[in-house]
Amino acid sequence: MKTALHELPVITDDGEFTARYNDDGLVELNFPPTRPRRSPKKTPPPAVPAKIRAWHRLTGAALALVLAGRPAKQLPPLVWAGKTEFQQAVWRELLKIRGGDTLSYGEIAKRIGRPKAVRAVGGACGANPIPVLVPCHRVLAANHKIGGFSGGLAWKKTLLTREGIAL
DNA sequence: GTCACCTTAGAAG
DNA sequence: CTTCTAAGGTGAC
Repeated sequence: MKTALHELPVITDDGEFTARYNDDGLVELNFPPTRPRRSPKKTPPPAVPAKIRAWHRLTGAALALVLAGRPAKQLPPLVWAGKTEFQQAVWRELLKIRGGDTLSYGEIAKRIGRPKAVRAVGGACGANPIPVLVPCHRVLAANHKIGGFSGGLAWKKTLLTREGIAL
């Protein structure tokens, strides 16, 4: 039986992120909209299961920590259903990165056994449904260039700076 | 099938 | 130094 997708706002000092959950955990996290939409503020949270509220609390705490440049204590279950093995391999590798560390796209490619799939790694990062918690921003280009970021380079720079990573 | 993409090492000018 | 090329995975068209 299909679970309704629950969409909940995550309030942070950097704006209102949007988290989506299904029955298995967190499936997606979005950056705050560039232009604050006149949101239907009075979204009557229709019976959000306690399970999901608990995950949401973890998400909020983890997000706040990471945005402050600190490692998250605990993450909610991350759901990557529908994604390819390759992408999941990349994201699993990203989750291993310790605070303050960075990797290059090439480095990740080697670690997942596809040393030449450098650009594919970039593609996988861009397809990452859960930015920040899955630290795609800690991936720099080979010569310490910042590289790109589909969610907006400004975020990447900000996050890196807060973690004390210089370019 | 073709193209563009969060890349990169290497070769040529 | 700069510019150009080729190569890998994936999704959009």
